[in-house]
Amino acid sequence: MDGHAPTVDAPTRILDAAENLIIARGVAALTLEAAAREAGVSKGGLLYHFASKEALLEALLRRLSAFIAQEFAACVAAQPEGPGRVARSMLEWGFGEGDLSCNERHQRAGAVFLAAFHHDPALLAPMRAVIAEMRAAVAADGLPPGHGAAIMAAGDGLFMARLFSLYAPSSAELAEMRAALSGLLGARP
Amino acid sequence: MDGHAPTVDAPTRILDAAENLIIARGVAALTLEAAAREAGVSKGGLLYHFASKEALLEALLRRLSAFIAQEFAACVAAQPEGPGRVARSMLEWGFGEGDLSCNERHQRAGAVFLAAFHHDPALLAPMRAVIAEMRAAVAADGLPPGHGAAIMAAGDGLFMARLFSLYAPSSAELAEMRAALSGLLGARP
DNA sequence: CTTGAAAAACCGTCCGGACGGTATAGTTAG
DNA sequence: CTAACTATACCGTCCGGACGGTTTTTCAAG
Repeated sequence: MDGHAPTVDAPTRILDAAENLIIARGVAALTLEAAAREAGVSKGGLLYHFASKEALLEALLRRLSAFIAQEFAACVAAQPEGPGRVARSMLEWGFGEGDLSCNERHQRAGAVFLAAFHHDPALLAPMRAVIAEMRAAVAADGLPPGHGAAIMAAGDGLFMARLFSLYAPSSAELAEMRAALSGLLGARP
Repeated sequence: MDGHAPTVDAPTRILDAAENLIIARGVAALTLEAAAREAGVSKGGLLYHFASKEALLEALLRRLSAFIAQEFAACVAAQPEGPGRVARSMLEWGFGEGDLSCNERHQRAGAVFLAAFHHDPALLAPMRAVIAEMRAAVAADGLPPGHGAAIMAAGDGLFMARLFSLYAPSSAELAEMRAALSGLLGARP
């Protein structure tokens, strides 16, 4: 019904373009003009959808945090019930062999995250909310206190290492870390 | 003997001022003019010592990574010898009750880190080198493979959480996490 | 010592360029 | 007629950096 219609609507294309730009050329490269060009839209067109750079970043972060929350929920749902369910899913999520699409998602998440923080740290609010939910879930996971939080922190650390290209553990190393942390899943509170 | 002499030399004052600026008002607030003003120096004076913004950031990062390396070495030296020495010192370092000066140091480290990354990710090279050394030390620590790396990652995650103000674990929670991770120190390879 | 000239340390101003944002006039599809 | 744009021009601001000049320090010769 729309053979000539764009595959996605303009706002989405603009958000995608902004992410791509940050990934490819860094946070500083995200300008309104560049994002518009990358999205195949005029600058005026971009500003029609996002009234300011801040609005663009807000939208970017809203989309990201919604996606993360949903992905995490799905990952938890895929784990068997019982104590440590949430912590197990975090291990899966952060230390999984990582199909490439997952890695790419991490990269996109990092890109948006950094860009938002650079413009105004307050923009991270939605992400903070999602993380607070995760922390609550992990605290009510039926593990001894601290065990889940430690696993979550390790996943965060790995995320940061990737975000800033600090180091890249081999998949063997990843598996070892994961096995080590699995040792924290056994005990009861 | 120096009632009118500066307490520290100008380059150091400028580096300190730059850090303070980032901490107080964010990475975007680090401009040559602002740093010069904060350091009580003219812009020209700043450029005399640091020929470009990049040179300033390089110096900041050089100083930071040297400091981190030294602080970490001291922390390791303070731990009893034996397997897991390095991992134990990382626990101490990242999860310690944190005298305030330590927290302030973390904050400064994060500030410099972010500013450098924002300007050019390649500037993180000295920090990457320090981290690579830490990883090597932790790999030769006499623990089962992965255990030390997991502890290190958890410390990194905590660092990131503080860096972006994602969450602030209470000191009780911190102690619990530390206790949990201590469980990874027991086994032999 | 004194001197005086070079070197180091520093000042203040200016410029080119980029960016965010606004404005405006025109176009196309429904 | 309206929503959804395009194309272009423009403004105010700010930043990095270059530059020329000025003060302070150093140091060897007299």
